[in-house]
Amino acid sequence: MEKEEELLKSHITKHHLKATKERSAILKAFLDSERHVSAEALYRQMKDEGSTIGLATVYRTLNLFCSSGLAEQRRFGDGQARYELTYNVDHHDHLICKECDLIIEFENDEIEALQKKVAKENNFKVSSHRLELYGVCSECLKEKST
Amino acid sequence: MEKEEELLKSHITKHHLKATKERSAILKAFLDSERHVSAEALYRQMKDEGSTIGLATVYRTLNLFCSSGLAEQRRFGDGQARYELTYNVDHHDHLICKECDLIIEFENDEIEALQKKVAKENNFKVSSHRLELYGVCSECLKEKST
DNA sequence: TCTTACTTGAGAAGTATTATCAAAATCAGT
DNA sequence: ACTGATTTTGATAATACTTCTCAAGTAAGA
Repeated sequence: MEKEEELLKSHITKHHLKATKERSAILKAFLDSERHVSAEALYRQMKDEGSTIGLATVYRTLNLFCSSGLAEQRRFGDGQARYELTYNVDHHDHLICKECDLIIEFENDEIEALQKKVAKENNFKVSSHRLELYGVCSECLKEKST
Repeated sequence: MEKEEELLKSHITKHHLKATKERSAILKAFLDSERHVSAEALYRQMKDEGSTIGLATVYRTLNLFCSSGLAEQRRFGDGQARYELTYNVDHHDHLICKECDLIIEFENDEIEALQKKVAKENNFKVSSHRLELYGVCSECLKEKST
C-alpha cells in the first residue's frame, strides 16, 4: 500500500469514517492527475475513464484529503479552487503565467525566513502562508515578441 | 477636490464615461470605509446612511476604481473580494488573523527583492504578486491562553 | 448477521458576482 | 438651456462554483 493510502486510511479510522471504493478511486485518480487539479477537472478525467462517481463526491473527497493532511486547497485568481498533493512535499510557492496558465513551483528559504521575521515583529503566530507571483512566462514572452 | 476624485475624473473623461452622483457617493464612502472593504459591506454601510444605490452599481463602481488605478481587488481565502485604496499607497503585503479577521499590512523590501530574483531565475516577467500570512494575532493568542 | 452510522448520487440551494434591460441621467454640440 | 446619442442605473435574472439535502445504499463493529 502506498504511503498516501495509508495516511488516508489512518485519518479515516481515527475519525470513525468509512473506507469506500469511491474514496480509493478518487485518491488514485488524484495521485495520477497533474498538480493543481480542480475538482471539476478531476471529475471529468474520471468520468472519461468510465467512472460514475458524482461531482459532489469528488468535492467531498478532496475536502477530506485536505483535512487528512494529504492535500491543500489553493486559489489562484480564477474562481476555481485547485488541489495539490502536499504529503511528503516541501512547502513551496508559485509563479503563475496569466497567458497560458502555466504554474511553476519554487522554494526559497530566504523568503521563508523573512516571513517568519515579519510575523514575529507583529506578534503573529503564522499557521500558513502563500506567495504568488503573477506574470508572463518565458514561452509566452517569446510568442509576444514575434 | 481631493486627489482621488481628480484621478477618477480623469479616468472618466479619458474613456468617455460619465460622472454621476452615484460614483461620487461611492467614492466618498469608499474613502471613508475601513481598508479591505467588501462590495457587500460598502453597500450596507451606504444603505444604512440612507443611500438607495443598488448593489450592482457598487460592484460596477468598485471595478471602475480598479481600472482607474484607484483601488485593487484582493481575495483572502473567504469567498468575498475586498477592495483597497492603492492610490498613493506603497505596495504592501498582509498578515491575516483567522480568528478575528484582523488584517495587518506590512512592507518588506528584502522580500520584494528576493521575489524579483526568483522571477528572473525563471524568466518570468512579473506584473503583480501577493504574499499573505495567515495565522493568529497577538490579541487572539492572549484570549486563547486565558 | 444485524444494527447503526456514514456515504453516495442527483439535483436543489447557497454565495458571490456579472449580465440584461428598460428607464433615467449625463454629455457634447448647438 | 435644448436635444439627441450614449452611458448609467436599479432590479432582477443568470452564472459559476461549491455545499447541502435526502433517500437509498454500504461499511464497520457487536
